[in-house]
Amino acid sequence: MNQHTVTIEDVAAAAGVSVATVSRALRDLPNVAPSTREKVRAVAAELSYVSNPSASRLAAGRTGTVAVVVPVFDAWYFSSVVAGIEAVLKAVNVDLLLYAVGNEADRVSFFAGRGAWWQRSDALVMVDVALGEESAQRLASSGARIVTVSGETEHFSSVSLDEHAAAATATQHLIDRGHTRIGVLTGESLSAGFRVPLVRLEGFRHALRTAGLEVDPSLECSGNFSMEGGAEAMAALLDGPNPPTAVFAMSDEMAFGAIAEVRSRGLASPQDVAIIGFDDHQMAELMGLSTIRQPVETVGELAGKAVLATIQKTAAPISHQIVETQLMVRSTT
Amino acid sequence: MNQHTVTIEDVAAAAGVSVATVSRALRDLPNVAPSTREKVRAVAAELSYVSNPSASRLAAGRTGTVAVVVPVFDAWYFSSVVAGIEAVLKAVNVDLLLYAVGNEADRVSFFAGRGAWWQRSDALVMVDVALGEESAQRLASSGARIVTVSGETEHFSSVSLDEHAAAATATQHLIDRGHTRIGVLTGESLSAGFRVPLVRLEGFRHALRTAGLEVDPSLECSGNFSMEGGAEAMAALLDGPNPPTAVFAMSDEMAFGAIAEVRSRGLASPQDVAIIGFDDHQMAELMGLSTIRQPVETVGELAGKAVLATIQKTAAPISHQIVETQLMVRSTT
DNA sequence: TTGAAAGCGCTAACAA
DNA sequence: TTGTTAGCGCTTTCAA
Repeated sequence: MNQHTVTIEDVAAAAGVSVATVSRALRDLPNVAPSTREKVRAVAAELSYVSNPSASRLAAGRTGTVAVVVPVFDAWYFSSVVAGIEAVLKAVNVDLLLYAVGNEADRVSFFAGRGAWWQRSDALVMVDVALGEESAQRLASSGARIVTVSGETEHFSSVSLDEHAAAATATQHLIDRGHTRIGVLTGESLSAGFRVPLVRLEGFRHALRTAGLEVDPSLECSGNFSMEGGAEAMAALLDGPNPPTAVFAMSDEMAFGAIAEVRSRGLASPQDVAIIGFDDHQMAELMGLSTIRQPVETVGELAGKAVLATIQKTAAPISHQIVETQLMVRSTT
Repeated sequence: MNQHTVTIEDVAAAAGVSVATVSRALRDLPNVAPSTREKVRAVAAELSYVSNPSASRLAAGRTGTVAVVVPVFDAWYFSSVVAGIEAVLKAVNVDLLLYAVGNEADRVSFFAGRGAWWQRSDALVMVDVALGEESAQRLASSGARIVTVSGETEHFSSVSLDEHAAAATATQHLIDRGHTRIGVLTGESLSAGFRVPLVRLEGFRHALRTAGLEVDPSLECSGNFSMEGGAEAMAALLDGPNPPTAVFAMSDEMAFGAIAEVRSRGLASPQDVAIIGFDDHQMAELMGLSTIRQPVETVGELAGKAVLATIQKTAAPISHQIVETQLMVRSTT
């Protein structure tokens, strides 16, 4: 990618104007005579001029780029959210830098110092990545522009859902179906320190207590948010001394694993074990899985708009948006 | 993200050396006295110095960034490949810019001029995005560094699989099971002009002919590479005058849709209709779907390494890597 | 081994 | 409305 590159000076010379005028004309800034703007545009097109982003970033102090950090990328939820963000960024020609911080080492090095995205992007969207209070404070006071998805802090705008209520709704649905021994497939967070699984667990327990049911720790089993983990956790629950008649899986993928495990034992849902998931994964409908729908594309879209607000306005107010979830009753309950 | 930023000059001053020395010391270049290097490192750490990427890019003419373009990323295959690429780039601290060119307009504007990634990245990975011969030639001669996944050209390194053979293998498997009326769920490419679906179709037909079976266009139906499309295409086939007893779906997601359609009619696989997919999607095993496994993470990894080669070496030779596919026989056949 | 200095290509005062 | 010019922060010859 070398070749002789045509610069703003070449355009200026060819158009018979100064580089400043070329810069203004091409960026649609005011105070350029229409005829001049036209001529500059024509010459630029003729020469296939493309402004050098590194130079303009250095001079302007802006990158026109947003960084997005996720725990992993090859999971339905995350790639969907990123897709939503990308769509809104593309519309305003902002680039998207992607970082995955799957393990603790990645996470630490990503946030070390001012953060790996520092100066490479104007702002950061953190999707389901934990941000401790101290770090949040430090970043906020160092002027970082951040939007968090599912991880509200007082320092930055956020997009999230009412995890507690959603988990309670799922659990209540099982209770409404007459179940009294209800298990839960939990998971350590994909991102250390991330609280969502805990909040969902609290919502689950809360619903049980509210219904006068006992909270039995032996009915809580980690499925690690994966299909395999869900199958194993389901197996553990079914092999227990007093197996549940219904199970709430904190993710659809775990629920899929659970369904597979149930079927492999010649049992059926909901007859032998009712199952409800969380997400409304692309395949949930096909599997007939009852679940809590969360509008992933909307989450991405709102996060994208929020992050644009942080870089476009001066001092955009911090906003905390809550998206609605919806109980989807299908055939597994 | 303003605040006063510490620059290389601050470090130089504090360490009592020149900026050139700081630059060398921090980038591990030779010809720096060990003691000097140590001191510079210490001072830089003390000051929390981070070099400004825009400035270094401008000066060095390299971006340390790779762009990846996919048709969409909220699809299992693409997010998996991107994850594979990301992993190898992260290991060498190269940033990843992500672009989706889902529709023709995006595609055109992305490739207009020297391409949107021009000067924002050192090289580009194109995953399942069509690149016409003329464009390829133009880009190659303009010095673009590109790696294609599933879209071999003579101009750039590529990673792909033998689509023709893989499709034939899937079809042959159905033939081996004794089927003689075999349908296929095809799809327009997600990326206009992309030939993979056509090549798979040819492989399918080739297998039929080789087995002495007739090629019946009425048994070829587009499912658009989506679950819904797969279900609809399957319905169309089953409602035809002479329905197939087996079906090859060009993607697992279409196969899932087909399975759902079959089940919804009270039919079963493989008894009433055998189904084989293509991908070995995360959920294929759970669904008991026979399929052609393609090693997505490996594809991403190879593509990542290939693209690094294009920017690290001077004149890395063009390589065309073929990854192996594998027939996974499960319960739908 | 180290430093001086000339850019890299652009933006944004400020002047005209 | 347009031009002049001083940087933006770094890399990289070339000299010392």
